[in-house]
Amino acid sequence: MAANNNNNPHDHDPDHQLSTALRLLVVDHDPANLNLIQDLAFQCNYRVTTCCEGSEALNLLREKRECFDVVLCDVHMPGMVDGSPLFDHVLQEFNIPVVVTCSMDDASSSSTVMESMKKQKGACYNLVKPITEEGLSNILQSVSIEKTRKKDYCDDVESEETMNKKKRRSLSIEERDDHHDLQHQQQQPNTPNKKPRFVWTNERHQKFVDAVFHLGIDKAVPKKIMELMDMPQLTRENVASHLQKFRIHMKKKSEETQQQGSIIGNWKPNNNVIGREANNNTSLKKTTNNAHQITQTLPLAPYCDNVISSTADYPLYQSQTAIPDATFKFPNNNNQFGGLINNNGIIGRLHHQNNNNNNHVRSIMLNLMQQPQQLMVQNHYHHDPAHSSSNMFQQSDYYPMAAPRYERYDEGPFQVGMSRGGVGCESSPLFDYYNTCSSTPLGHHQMNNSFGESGTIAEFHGGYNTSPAAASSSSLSSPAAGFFSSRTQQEQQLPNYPTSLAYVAAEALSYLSNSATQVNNLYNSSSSSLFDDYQLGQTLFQG
DNA sequence: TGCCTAATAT
DNA sequence: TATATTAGGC
Repeated sequence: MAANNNNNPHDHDPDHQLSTALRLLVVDHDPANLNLIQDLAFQCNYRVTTCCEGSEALNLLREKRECFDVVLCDVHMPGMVDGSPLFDHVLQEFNIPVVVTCSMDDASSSSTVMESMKKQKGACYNLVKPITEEGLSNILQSVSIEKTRKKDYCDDVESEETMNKKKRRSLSIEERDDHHDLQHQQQQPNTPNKKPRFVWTNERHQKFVDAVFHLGIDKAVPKKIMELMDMPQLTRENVASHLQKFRIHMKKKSEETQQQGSIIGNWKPNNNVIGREANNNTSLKKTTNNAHQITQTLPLAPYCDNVISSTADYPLYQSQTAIPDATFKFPNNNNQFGGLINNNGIIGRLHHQNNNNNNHVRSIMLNLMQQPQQLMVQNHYHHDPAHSSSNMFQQSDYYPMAAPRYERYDEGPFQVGMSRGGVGCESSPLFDYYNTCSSTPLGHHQMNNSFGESGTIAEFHGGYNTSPAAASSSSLSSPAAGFFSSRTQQEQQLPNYPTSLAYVAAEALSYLSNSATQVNNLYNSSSSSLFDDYQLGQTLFQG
């Protein structure tokens, strides 16, 4: 409920238009904050409307946009049910300056605001807490100056446009279509009842992508996507439009990949490891759109040129059929099993079909192990103790899964893994080994790369799930499976951190290649129908 | 008729 | 550039 003070925007005020005092809409959950800002603003002679919910603020703006000159809200203030920040919504939907407050020690929030300032068309100001009268006054003065400047400019443009319009009308009044004109009018900004433009936030886009892959690229059509996304405000037209853009993007990406040649080469472990200097051109850029990286070839250093990256962690893995076959095929090799290998799903499904056939599962696993080019790199690590029955990880060593999955390669923790099927802590054949390993903490095997950098093998899963259900539940704690190498926070602060990902990847490949051979040998020499977990662990880590 | 999608408009 | 709308066709 909006609390208006003195200057209720709903009231008709004859002096309203004449007044030069800025009209603030202040949004904060915390009544104490609201009071504080309100007091300060009054002292500076600003007019204030307060409200404590983001959605309410948006509604208010939609109804009474012309009653406000500036919106002031906290950086973390959510705007919609999807949790995306209010200030982002306001900037995208309304042509109104936004002052975003954030606390002094919250550097990441501050940079978020900076990012938005760059991205958005609207003016965005950053006000650091604690808010003082001086700080508020200074920033609002900037807003005021900018507003005046803009108004002058708009007046100029408007008068010019009016002239042109009159000119056009007088020239060809018959040619003009009334319907078109009406339509044009309806699309003017700030027209009451105008439907807000649908903004494809990252979260919405992720939902879209999930739905598309759930259906399969070829079978994904707007209506079905819309149904899967299950968002009340979403129309089929919204989806159709986005799908169109998405397809164009996908096509472009696949053409680029084709130009780069086959991503399945003859990778040889530790072949041709070259110096860091040669890696300067490595482009490990953060991308903002994850949808199209599904089968991306990373332009890495020559020794590591067959890395396939995946951004997918399959939020739909509750159902094994949720993961489309297409995702798992090598782009340049028709129908060959492989491709993206974050394949809890595919193993789960195969397993599901053959769950009494251990040999079948084992053969898939061995097949994967013998293909070291199927390395996957993914950077976000999700350790959720609630979903892990083992204590294999120490949470302090890892970042929480705070970074969105599309923020890749140059920030956040990363993992390098080779998938060997749907695996998890609980079902790993190596689990027993870890449990008895006293000299090396569980899941923390140190290794150095060729440049003396220390990395940590977070876990080594050689196992497979014992049931499709395990594939889904364990993937919460182990989305990629296989072999992980993770870096600590300190390590990430090393110079050239982004490129060191490539080194870790190369190391991991080398390691895995050897491991695969050993596992193979072990299997061939074993009379047991299953791997001897303990023995395998010893072979790999003590050998 | 409903829906898809390329083209076009905003 | 991103999103909305239109229009032709299945």
